[in-house]
Amino acid sequence: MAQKNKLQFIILGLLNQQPLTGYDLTKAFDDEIGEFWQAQHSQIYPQLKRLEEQGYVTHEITVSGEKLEKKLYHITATGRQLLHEWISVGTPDLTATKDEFILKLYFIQTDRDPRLLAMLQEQLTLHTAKLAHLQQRLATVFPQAKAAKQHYGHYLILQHAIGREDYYVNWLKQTLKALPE
Amino acid sequence: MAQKNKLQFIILGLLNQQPLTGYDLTKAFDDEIGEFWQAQHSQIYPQLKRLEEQGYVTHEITVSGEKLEKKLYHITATGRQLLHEWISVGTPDLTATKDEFILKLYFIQTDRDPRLLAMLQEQLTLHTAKLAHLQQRLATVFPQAKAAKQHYGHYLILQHAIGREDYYVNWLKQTLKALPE
DNA sequence: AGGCTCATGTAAGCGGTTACATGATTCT
DNA sequence: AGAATCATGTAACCGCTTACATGAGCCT
Repeated sequence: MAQKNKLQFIILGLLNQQPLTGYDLTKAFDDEIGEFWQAQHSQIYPQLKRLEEQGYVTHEITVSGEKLEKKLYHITATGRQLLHEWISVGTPDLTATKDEFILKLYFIQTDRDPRLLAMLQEQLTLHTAKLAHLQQRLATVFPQAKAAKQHYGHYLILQHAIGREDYYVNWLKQTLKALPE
Repeated sequence: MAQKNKLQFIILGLLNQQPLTGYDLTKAFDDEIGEFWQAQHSQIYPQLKRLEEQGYVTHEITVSGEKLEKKLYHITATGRQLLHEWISVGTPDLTATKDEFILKLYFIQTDRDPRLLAMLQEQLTLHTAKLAHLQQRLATVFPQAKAAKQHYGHYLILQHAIGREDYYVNWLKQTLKALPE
């Protein structure tokens, strides 16, 4: 069902590692976590406010330079508890992957459709690039296999994403090969 | 970016096969197409209205029984053109798969986390069931391989989804096996 | 001085879900 | 007669994106 506000848990999860400002959180969504979840600052700041009202986070004000005030957010004990519960409860809803290319494919009637070749080739290019990007990420984030032990979940999902893209690329190649002449 | 109203194209795609009522379309999202896209009637009826205002569909009223009026929608020539264009233009945005389980995994620090085993096992159960369901679908929708030629896209995406789930299941099994003791 | 980054907010709009609301037809 | 299904709509709300808005600090 619905989207049930996963953003709040991501914020708690990030604050659980270290105190951060709204700006820091926004950057985290551009870099690291942006690989599999997106959020803009216009969504993050109000969410932080709500989390604070509910007692899951607090903030302290730090001043940079002359008068620039930064709100450094900390997770509270109840926040930590909420995060732990979210991870612990079951995750029974498999989110349907809303892949626009797959959607378009559904409306292709025959293997002789003149659009099919270009569509498959475009996706092959895109997914090949994505695969390379993910492999690059794995190499930079976990340069030696040992490091994976400290951020095991992150390692697992990167490795999972690589496997997924690898399958996608192979499926595209195979489908292209099976096309008539 | 964004969601750019894919629903309108799905409706056009379905109406391109045969005239349907809003109710029929709603059912299509419960059955067949529901495998990879969802929509409720509260979204479909207003969308049909908009599509008609824009000239992409028309409707004729048919009466069932004494006085129950059904609006049977037909795609127009310009609607067919819009659909064709949507399929023909590129699909360069790879939608990030927002898998809640994967998200939770990100916050697992070590391979000794006591929650990891149950989480992986739950997903294995769910994805094994999904895989079986998809294989069942393929067998019922395309009982003989010949039929695939008439609905090639549908055949391809079912077969693709099966491969994807198969990978997911294997990844889970492998990850479970690699867990300490 | 100018431009980029840091830093925090609000507003409008869209796509989607859930709930509210009504009535006819068909099947048991 | 009652229940399930057929059939069509509206309203409220939520999550998210895009755009609007403001100002400080840092680097060249």
